Amino acid sequence: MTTTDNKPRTQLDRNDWIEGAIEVLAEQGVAGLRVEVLAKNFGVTKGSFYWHFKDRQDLLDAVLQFWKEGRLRDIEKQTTALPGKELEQIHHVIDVYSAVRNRKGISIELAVRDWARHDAAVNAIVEEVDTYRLETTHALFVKLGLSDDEARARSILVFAYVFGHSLMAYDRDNPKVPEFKRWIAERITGR
Amino acid sequence: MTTTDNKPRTQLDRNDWIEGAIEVLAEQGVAGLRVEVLAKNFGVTKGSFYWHFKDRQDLLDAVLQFWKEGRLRDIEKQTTALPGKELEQIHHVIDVYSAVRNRKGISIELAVRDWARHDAAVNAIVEEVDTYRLETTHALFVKLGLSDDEARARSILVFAYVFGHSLMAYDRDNPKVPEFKRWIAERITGR
DNA sequence: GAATTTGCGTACGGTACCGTATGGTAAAAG
DNA sequence: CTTTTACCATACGGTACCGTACGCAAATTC
Repeated sequence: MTTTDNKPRTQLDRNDWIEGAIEVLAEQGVAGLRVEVLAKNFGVTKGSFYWHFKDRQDLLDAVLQFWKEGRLRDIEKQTTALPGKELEQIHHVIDVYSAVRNRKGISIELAVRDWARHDAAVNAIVEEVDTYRLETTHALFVKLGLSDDEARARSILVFAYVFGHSLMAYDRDNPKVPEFKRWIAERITGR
Repeated sequence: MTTTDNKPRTQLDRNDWIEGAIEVLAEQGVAGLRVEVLAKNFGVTKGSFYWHFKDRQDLLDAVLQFWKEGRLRDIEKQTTALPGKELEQIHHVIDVYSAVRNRKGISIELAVRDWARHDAAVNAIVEEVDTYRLETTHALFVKLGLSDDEARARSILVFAYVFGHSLMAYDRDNPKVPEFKRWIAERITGR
């Protein structure tokens, strides 16, 4: 629901706006991030918005920053493996990113990436995040005994696959899909 | 350049508009497909546009149809292998979709997919195209002697990888990237 | 409890669009 | 040569935004 939330009518701060913006970002992409629309979602006018933000770009910057920091924290969490559990951890990463749950997370990921295609500054941030993703996953593969190059190639494959998978439109309700996903994950991580 | 093309001043027909629209689609996504902007690109006014199209949606439908038919033709071309050359053909497919040339084709692909995320009708078309892609690639893998299930899983991996790869932001100028790509292609197609 | 400060509403001007109505012009048909 | 018809320009009303100016009330400070 993007309708007016009738919360206890508290004051809004910068963070509330950012989080509200991320909701819209997930559902509609950057193009849907309109000042007056967001205000309506909160049940206020844009007078409020321009108190907390200089202009629309100020919000976009904040959203991007918020996204980046959240991602970096999350990546660290998802890729920190107990010694000896590196393989399981990689499978966990693949699973999280291609899961049907976590629809919202995937939506945000795709929305930001599309945003990045039309904005160099956004692209730079995405590049930072992707680089970090590749590095941490690379480290896991290395701990599993793979060469530096092979670990690097596999890391690229991991994320290209998971992002690409959420981009494809095919029959996801096919009962064999989970089996295919398991096969693919094995193919990516196995010897 | 999206500036005014000073062509010999011929008349425009529906197809010209569609092709012009696809140019803009590649560069800016659906959001950039504005009637008055397209008209300016052609050096005419929207009076011309509304002669050839009922409204903006009419153009969008036409663009989508055009894209779909072009894709179906192209997929057939790219996946029709000479007997015994199936493996090479699959490598060719992977290569084409993840190539640095063909930037425009990839841009269109991503733009349409983002469009599909916000429009069910578009998503249905993309699903048709993707299904066809999966089927033809599946057939190639089967001819190589793989089981039905494995051929299906690998086909999904092929396209998830290529689309995902063009979605990632990492150092593409790294001299080892071609080597990584070759490794990955081998991993996807190899035994 | 008067004076600020904080947070938001209201009202406005400006831009970038969409779609329509209507008129003009050059090419094709008669 | 006249008359369509195809194609485009002009002009307009309407919508959805952005950003600013200013007013006003509640909360905070003095």
